[in-house]
Amino acid sequence: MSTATRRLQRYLEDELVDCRSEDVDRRLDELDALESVLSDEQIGADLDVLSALSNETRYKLVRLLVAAEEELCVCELNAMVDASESAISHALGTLTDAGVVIRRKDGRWRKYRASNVAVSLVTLLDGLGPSAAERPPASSRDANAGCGCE
Amino acid sequence: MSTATRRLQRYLEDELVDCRSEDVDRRLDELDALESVLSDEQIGADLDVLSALSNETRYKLVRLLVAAEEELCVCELNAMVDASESAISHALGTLTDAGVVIRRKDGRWRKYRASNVAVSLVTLLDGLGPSAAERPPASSRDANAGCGCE
DNA sequence: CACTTACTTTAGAATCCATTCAATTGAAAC
DNA sequence: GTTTCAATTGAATGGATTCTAAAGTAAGTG
Repeated sequence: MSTATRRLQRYLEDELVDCRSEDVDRRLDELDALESVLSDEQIGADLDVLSALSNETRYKLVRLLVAAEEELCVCELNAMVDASESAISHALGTLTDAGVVIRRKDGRWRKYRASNVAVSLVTLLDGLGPSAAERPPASSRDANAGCGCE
Repeated sequence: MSTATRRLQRYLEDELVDCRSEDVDRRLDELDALESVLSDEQIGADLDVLSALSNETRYKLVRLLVAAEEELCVCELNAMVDASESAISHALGTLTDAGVVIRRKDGRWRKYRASNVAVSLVTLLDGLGPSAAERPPASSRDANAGCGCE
């Protein structure tokens, strides 16, 4: 048994105030169920998007494309974002791979527009604004809840 | 005049099919207005959140806390995420700094819960699911639009 | 055809970041 | 007080990222 598991066991025995060992087992089952939200596919897909957005150059490009509500060509983006032509091209490539941005060829120009994913995320982040962090705790499972002993 | 600006000038002259030079000027003003969505504050704050989420260990922790809908102690998280105690602690620190997660001391245990920001973002990402990327182009500003010449 | 333009790609240097290991803090039990 | 335990912290290292410079590609022009 690993250190981590032993510690968890002790924690649960303490928190659940040793009513019955079934309570500990039930909680362990709950945690096991929780763990199933970590599907590799979902995590991987989300991380692709989040990683693509978590860079100044790339996030600026995305914000511009979302705000524009239309296609923009690389040269227009270049004029607004302070980075080299090459860096912007790299950034747009990464964003395209992640599905955050959509590329189209138009003669000798390439045009980019924001995907739904980009629009949703930027809109949400704008909406959160400052002071969105706090919220009262869920406070479920106070020690002893639903336990007739003691 | 920079290379980028010259290129943009050429692009606009071409795209707007040289009606009048006012059209080019107007478009340059539009782009200038667009650029204002790049406020350093907003970008910085958003990047803090996005960077905090763009790592497997951290994103897994956040997903667990959001799914749990309650506080979890470090030892519980440790049991579900495959990373060392120290790595998880570092991760939770980063998430706390970014306001994605909220920390509370409780005796010798520390409990963490998801902030609103975390709940919103994870919910959104879940909702996007697969195949949310595409959408028809805005197709505004086709060459020649509203311009009597040609 | 050669030449320019618009953008991309490659290669490599520089920088950043995630983890590990060791030490430490703070709380509780003894 | 000392010991134990949960978790954090700091330094260091190895592996990713991100940028620049230069070469390359594809489209349009003379």
